[in-house]
Amino acid sequence: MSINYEKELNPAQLEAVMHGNGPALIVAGAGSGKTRTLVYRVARLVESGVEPSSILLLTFTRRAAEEMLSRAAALLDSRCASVEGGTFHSMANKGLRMYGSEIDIPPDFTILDRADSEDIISWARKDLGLNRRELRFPKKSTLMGAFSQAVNRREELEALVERQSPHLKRFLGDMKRVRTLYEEHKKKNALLDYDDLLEYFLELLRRVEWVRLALNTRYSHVLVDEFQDTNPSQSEAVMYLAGEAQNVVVVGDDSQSIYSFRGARFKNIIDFPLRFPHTRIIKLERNYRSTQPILDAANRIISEAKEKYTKCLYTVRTDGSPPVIWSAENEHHQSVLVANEIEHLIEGDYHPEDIAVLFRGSHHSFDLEVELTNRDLSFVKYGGIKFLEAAHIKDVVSHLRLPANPLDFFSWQRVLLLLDGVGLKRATQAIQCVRESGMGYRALATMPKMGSRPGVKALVQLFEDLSQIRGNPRQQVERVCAYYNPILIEKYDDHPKRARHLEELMSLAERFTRLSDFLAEVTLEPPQSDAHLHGPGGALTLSTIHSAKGLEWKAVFVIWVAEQWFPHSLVGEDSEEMEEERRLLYVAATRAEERLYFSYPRIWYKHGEGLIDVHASRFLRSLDGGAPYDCKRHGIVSASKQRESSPRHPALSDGPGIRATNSLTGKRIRHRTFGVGVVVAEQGEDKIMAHFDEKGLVTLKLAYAPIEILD
DNA sequence: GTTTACGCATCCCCG
DNA sequence: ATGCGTAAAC
Repeated sequence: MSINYEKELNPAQLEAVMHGNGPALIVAGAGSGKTRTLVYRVARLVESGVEPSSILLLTFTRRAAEEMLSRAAALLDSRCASVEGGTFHSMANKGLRMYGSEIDIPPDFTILDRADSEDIISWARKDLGLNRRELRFPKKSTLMGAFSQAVNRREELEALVERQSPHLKRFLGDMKRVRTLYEEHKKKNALLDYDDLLEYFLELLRRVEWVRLALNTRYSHVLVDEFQDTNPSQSEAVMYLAGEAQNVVVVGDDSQSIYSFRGARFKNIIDFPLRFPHTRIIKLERNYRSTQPILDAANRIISEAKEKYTKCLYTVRTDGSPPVIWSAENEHHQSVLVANEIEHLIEGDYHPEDIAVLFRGSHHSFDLEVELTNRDLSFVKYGGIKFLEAAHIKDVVSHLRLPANPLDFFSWQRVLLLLDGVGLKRATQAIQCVRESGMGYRALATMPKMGSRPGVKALVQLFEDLSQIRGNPRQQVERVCAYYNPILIEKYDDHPKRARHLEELMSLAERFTRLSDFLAEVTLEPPQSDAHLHGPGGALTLSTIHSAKGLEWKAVFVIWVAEQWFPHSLVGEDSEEMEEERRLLYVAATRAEERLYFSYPRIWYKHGEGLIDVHASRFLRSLDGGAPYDCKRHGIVSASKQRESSPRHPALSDGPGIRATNSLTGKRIRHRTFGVGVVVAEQGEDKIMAHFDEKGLVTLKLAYAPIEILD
């Protein structure tokens, strides 16, 4: 069976797929069939005789790689499944386990997640006596953020602080001391954080020629997805991996760069042709995902971006309804509007799986989650709290980490503090003792005040058993869980739920052959602790925009599109971050195939300040702003709901969905002083929200307002 | 001297 | 819901 490339791909895609050897940059707009192109290219390479295992596909998530490779396998044959695929971090992890000793990295290092790193920083902060309240020394998360950004952007801490947080300048000296302690601790305990993985991997490629050549021989073709989200080290690593042959194809879209907060540099796309002078540049501009009205809105959002690769998306799907903007009374009303419309869509020909609600921050969906639950609408939430961040998971993982890396101080601490009668002091002593004795965990049994405790005996037995277990890592996880279960029950009231998480951890471990692979994977790509609610039916998706990247749905709701929320209040005017906020909304908008809704509440209860006014996001202004508001011309419609609050159990007879019965919404009005405007929403019986070009959004009381209705 | 229990603040996006 | 600081209990 051979693939009919000409028939199944458009000319630009075909060019990208058929591109021979040498570097290529594919600038792929949202929904332009980027994944399809990569899938076909993998298939094409394999079909033309390239050994599958010598193709390297670097993606943003492991799932993305798996999905592409299984699609390629379905397209051509099972050989495609043996293509090497994964994230930069997993690549770096493998490389360092194998060759790290060349640059003095111990092969059994433990990978720190963000929380682990922050624990160490918190300890360092205390150790230096910087945690006094009146000192107002930066929090551990702020510190970690600064350290990480400095590494990712290859900047001195000094320059970074100067540039983006001058108010921290007075702490700079102490920040450096904390950082030094942090670095030393990692060295002593054989720990690598996320940044270290990339940095040391790069160092390995840079410094050790034979390793570089070995990898070049191993991987004859390199494909990189989401290139706009690579940081300088990743971009440089790509150069080394490409080697002399330079068979490297990168795919990206500068307009969808949304990870600069962790050091991504979308200009890597622009620099790529400079790094590889003979780069062939291919633009994918035809959009297959969205209808024209949605694409118009998205283009409008991004058109005000300060800097971008010029490309213009077009589609043939000229039909479809225009995006909708809802101005809701308050947060709950927003949830009601969204839930109503979701029910309406599901009663139509939409499946729950076709629908997503997207938002800026993971907690923005709490109220909606309650509303959906009340209505028995199932949903899956992505981008919330990670599996690994839950305390009970961390407890179990800490036990699992120790056999491979007994130097890991904080894992020891975590494990020991769980024991009855053991606090910070005794735990520290014990760790010291374990280190110095040279006999590992066995030293615990010999310690006075420790060895005789039943808890300690059980712990020693646990490590004894773990060292005996061969084969599937699931058995080791099971063993730890058996040990941990009494602690779990004692420690948490909601232990049944947490026990289920542990079950998940066990079945996750089953896929791996080595415990260390499992642990690395769980740290690098923590599985989502999915919130499956209510029964068998399909579930709609709730997701942060970041987690929604690369995905698509027929109907997409974006909630909390309000100033202070989106863009976030901490983002400075005219800053790089503001540009990123704009791109983020662009990413959200371009997830939609057929229907797109933006919403925000007008009032919010802020702790300490009471009710505060909330305004539509500035990014929405680029949608309905400009001279005379014309729904047809701008392809934007504003709508409202007359139902003010949701009944606890929505009556079916009431019927959900948009109803515009005797509604003023959408009608044009003339105001004596504000001029011509459009009714955006109705508040109760006697008030309306209207938008005027001069004035923006205004609330008017029908009884008094000097207005006339025009149409 | 240590551990533990309790109350209080806080929370954007993430490999 | 976790993470810290302080005060009571072992």
